[in-house]
Amino acid sequence: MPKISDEKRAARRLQILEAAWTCFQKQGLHATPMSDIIAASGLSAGAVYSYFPGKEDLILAAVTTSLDGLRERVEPILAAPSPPPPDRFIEEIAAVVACFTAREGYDLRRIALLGWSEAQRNPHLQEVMQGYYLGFRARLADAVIRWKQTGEIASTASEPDVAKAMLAAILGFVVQSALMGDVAPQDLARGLRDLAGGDDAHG
Amino acid sequence: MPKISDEKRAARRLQILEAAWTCFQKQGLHATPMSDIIAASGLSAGAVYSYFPGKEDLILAAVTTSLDGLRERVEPILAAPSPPPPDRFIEEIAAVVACFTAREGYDLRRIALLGWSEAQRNPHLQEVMQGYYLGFRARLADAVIRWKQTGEIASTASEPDVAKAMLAAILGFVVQSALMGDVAPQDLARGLRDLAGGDDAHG
Amino acid sequence: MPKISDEKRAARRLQILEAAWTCFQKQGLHATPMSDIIAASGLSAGAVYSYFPGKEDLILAAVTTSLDGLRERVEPILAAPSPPPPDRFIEEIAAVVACFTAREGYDLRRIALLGWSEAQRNPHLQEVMQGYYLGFRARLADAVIRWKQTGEIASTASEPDVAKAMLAAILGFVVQSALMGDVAPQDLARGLRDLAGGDDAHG
Amino acid sequence: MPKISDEKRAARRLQILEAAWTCFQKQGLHATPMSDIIAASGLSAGAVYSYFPGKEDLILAAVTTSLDGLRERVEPILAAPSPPPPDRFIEEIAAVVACFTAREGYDLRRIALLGWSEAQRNPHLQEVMQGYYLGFRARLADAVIRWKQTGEIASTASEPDVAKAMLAAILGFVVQSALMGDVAPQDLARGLRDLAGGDDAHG
DNA sequence: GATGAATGAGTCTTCATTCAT
DNA sequence: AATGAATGAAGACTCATTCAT
Repeated sequence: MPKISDEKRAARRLQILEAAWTCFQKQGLHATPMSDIIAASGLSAGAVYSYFPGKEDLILAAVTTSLDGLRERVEPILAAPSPPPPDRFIEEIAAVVACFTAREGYDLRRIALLGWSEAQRNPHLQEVMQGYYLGFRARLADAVIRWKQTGEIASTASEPDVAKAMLAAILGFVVQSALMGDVAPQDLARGLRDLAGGDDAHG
Repeated sequence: MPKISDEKRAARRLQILEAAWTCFQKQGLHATPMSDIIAASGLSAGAVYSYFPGKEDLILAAVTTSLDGLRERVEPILAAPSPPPPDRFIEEIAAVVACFTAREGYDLRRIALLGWSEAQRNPHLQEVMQGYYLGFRARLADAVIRWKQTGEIASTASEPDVAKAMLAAILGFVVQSALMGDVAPQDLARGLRDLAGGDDAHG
Repeated sequence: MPKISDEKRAARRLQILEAAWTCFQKQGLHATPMSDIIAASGLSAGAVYSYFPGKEDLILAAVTTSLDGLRERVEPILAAPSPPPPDRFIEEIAAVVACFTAREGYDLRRIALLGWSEAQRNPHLQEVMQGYYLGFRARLADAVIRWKQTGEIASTASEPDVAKAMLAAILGFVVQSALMGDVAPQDLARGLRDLAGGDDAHG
Repeated sequence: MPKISDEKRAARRLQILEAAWTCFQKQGLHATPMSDIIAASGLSAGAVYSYFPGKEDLILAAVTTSLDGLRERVEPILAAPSPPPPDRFIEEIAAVVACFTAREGYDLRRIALLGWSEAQRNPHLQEVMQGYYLGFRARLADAVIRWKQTGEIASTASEPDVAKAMLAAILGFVVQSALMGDVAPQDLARGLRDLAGGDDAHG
């Protein structure tokens, strides 16, 4: 087998990553033995280790790749020139997060929860995650600016704080839907709208 | 007939639990060896095993005890006859969560993150957690009812949805402050208030 | 099993060391799997690892302990106030080295050969060995001084060089007897005597 | 019908052997992975395995080839019709051994040490080595006969024993210079001469 | 003929748990 | 009741070798 093509390599990598996602989700990051991932990948131990130097690397890759996948999906929403009102906006993001479950055995929300735990013992992952969420908040803050311009949000509002609140709502949605399974994106949007609206807020 | 009094037993149990919290927080649940917890507790292996039949039990106890501790602290806020407006209310809860960090080496938010991960592979813990958060949401829904009565929230609002949104905000605060460390309870409250407020909402 | 006594600990250590010696001798240092040593020791893997942190440490201990054992045995010969003539002296040392084989499954000479190989990839062992042989040569040089005084050796002789030659003879005896098995201490002594003696050297 | 000429094959073989020597010397025989040798050789795994059926064979070849190389170099000295006096003779042999180091990354003395260790677990290698050193001793005994004839050595001397002593000195020189690095061929010759010489031996 | 990716048995090591003292 | 040494199954990872391309 002389020099495998780059696509083939990438495909194999993904094959392993998918096996890892499935296993990690069911058993957790450190409670999953490599042998399970190896078996699920359909490859040999040696092959898996030739793509990922060790378990820690595989964990890191599994989490960061998920993060990247999400970013890719959320990007179009964040980049929209004229974003929908805040509650719709958050609903759309929540919907994308929830849809990421599609692939059998892979639920982004569950991976996210695992990743947050792992970030507490892996400084590198923590750094990556902080960068990721910082970037996310910056994009949200951009949206806030546009809402200010359209009067959707008070011009006196603090962009960073609104971004933090929005991110909180999204992350909280992830936790709640992963753990309870009874929260729809619409529920979140509706609740958020009603939460701050007084008696006649949306008469 | 135990030579050791019940108080002594309870103190020992807490001693072990505290050692576990400290270790778990630094290294994660499954990446922490029992030997570390045993060493940190200052007791012998046998002693630890006489209080907790196995590691899984210790994990379960560490997480659920945290949950109980939090419930105890949040209860007074939830039970207040006339709750402050929603944003203040959430701020107060967030503040309690954040304060729980006080004890050296113990941060409720970090334990929470670990617990969520664990709930995905431990059906019993998942059940406990679902019950816990379901209860929490019910208490939040109660507050919504009271706000409806005072006109603080539209009478058409869906109580369960608002409760979900509030819980999302709180859990998202937990994630964000554990991971990023740059979110204050006030930031969340302010952001939440501004998020739903139109141009002249709080003129 | 509360706190084992120091003697017991030392005995266990020796038990493992003896198992290691036997295995190493038969199969070499790195070609011997730990499982063989563990089995030969009659203990469990965990027990062995509680006495020696890793294979490298066990190798180091096996070699250096041998060295120490030899030193102990050779010491009386080196320390003799009036040493026998050089050839007798070397013969006595060689005899001690050869006798060290006594214990079943343990041959100092073979361990020595293994140790020399290992010293080439283990800087720490190399250092230890250099110190050991440097000390040995110093003791031999002391003997040379005494022989000079008794006229057994020319007063113009270089002590360090004679010590080097003596050590060479001894080490070469080790190699040859370990590899060929057909060299007796007396052979060495006789050969050495005759080697430098001219036609009428010992008429 | 091989596309590759015999010279090319021989060159390849040597290329692999040199890579092996370099690696073995640095890391030892069994602690060196084939992958290191393959990488150092600049060839592919398959190519290396087409020249040597397995690691054991490569080890065997690396050691015996060294032995052959040495024999070739020592031969002229042993074959000299009128050998120099014993101490000079040994010095010359030691010098040849020491010079063999010349090639970067290849030191005969270190390879010898490794080979001796290996001979203890590889009966075939042991046989080869015994044959080699037996032959060496026979050649040395020849020299003794000639010295007897010139009166350089007592006629009563035992040829085999003197040969053993000479080989011991040479092998001991190998050990000492490989391990300590502070022994010159001249030191050995001088020490050996003085060792057996009484008060007025070299007046 | 050559390549180097893949294999998988074999290694070292850990660690939850037990139980003799 | 408490101790902590011992257990050994399970885990992560390596590496000599093969063989599809």
